[in-house]
Amino acid sequence: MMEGGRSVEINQLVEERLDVDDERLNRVFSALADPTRRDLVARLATRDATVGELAAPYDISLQAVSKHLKVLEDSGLVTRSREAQRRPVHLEAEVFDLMTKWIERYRQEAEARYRRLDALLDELAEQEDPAGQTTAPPLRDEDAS
Amino acid sequence: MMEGGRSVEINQLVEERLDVDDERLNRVFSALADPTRRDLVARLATRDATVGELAAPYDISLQAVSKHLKVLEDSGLVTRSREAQRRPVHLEAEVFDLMTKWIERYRQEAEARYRRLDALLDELAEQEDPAGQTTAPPLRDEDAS
DNA sequence: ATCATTGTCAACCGTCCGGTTGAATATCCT
DNA sequence: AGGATATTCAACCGGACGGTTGACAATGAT
Repeated sequence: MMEGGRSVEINQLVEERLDVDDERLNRVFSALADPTRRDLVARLATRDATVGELAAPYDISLQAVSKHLKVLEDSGLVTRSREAQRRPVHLEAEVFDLMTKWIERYRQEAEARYRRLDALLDELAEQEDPAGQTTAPPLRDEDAS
Repeated sequence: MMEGGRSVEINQLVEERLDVDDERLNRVFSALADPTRRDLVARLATRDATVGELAAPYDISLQAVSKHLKVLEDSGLVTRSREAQRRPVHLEAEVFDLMTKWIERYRQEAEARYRRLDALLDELAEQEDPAGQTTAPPLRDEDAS
């Protein structure tokens, strides 16, 4: 099917793009897996801040916070400008979309499945138990919850 | 302010609840930080499956997949029933909500901030530069972007 | 009873991760 | 030039993580 060479190229491109997204998802999810980094993001949502300001509330070293910010930056959740010696940190809201899209996709698939299952069960109940009597159900052992 | 003892209790309860959510977020985010586990979730979105079925496509050991499923189970993303020797795995879509709620909260805060900034810039541009001439802006050094 | 099937448990290994401390860099101030 | 401020770089440490292999447990089939 199709002319070969071209479709291979396309497949490579598609795979590459998926890998890129995969890598970004790896980084974003694992960036937010740390409570300190989630707190940094939360605080950056209301205003930009310098490393020193961000580090103040925590009782870990400033260097540790700097590392956390590096992780957030590599994940794309945050960017840094330059202002004298300071390097103000800025939250990039767009990256959230990558995650929410991934999450929503599979959540919706799963929910659609549950709705189908519910519909099926309703249908069975109606056609085999229309009055509500307790007849032996036509289920094998393995189907019990 | 307030009667003391009671508010301390309440604060403890609130803190505890936040800690619990925090712990769950840690687990859910780090569960999804691994590409194999994300793939497992993706496949479970369409149908339940056994460990063996789930492990087949990957070239890692069955035990490794079993471990991955344990992580997903501990995060609450997945539950397991029992069916003879098999232990079918089932995706629990509700847990996604915890993540999406967290994400959406800060994304929206950040976006609201950008909108306010845009509005402010528009306002400044209008009142100080109505015809388009380039006057010196009333900004101190630190306010430069 | 025995055997096959399905999955988990346990111990081990190399790598990554979050933290530390100490030195280096960059910029401002005087 | 010299010092103060803000941040990063580099080396190190202990613990968690993803993977392996080998033994064990539970259930179904003969």
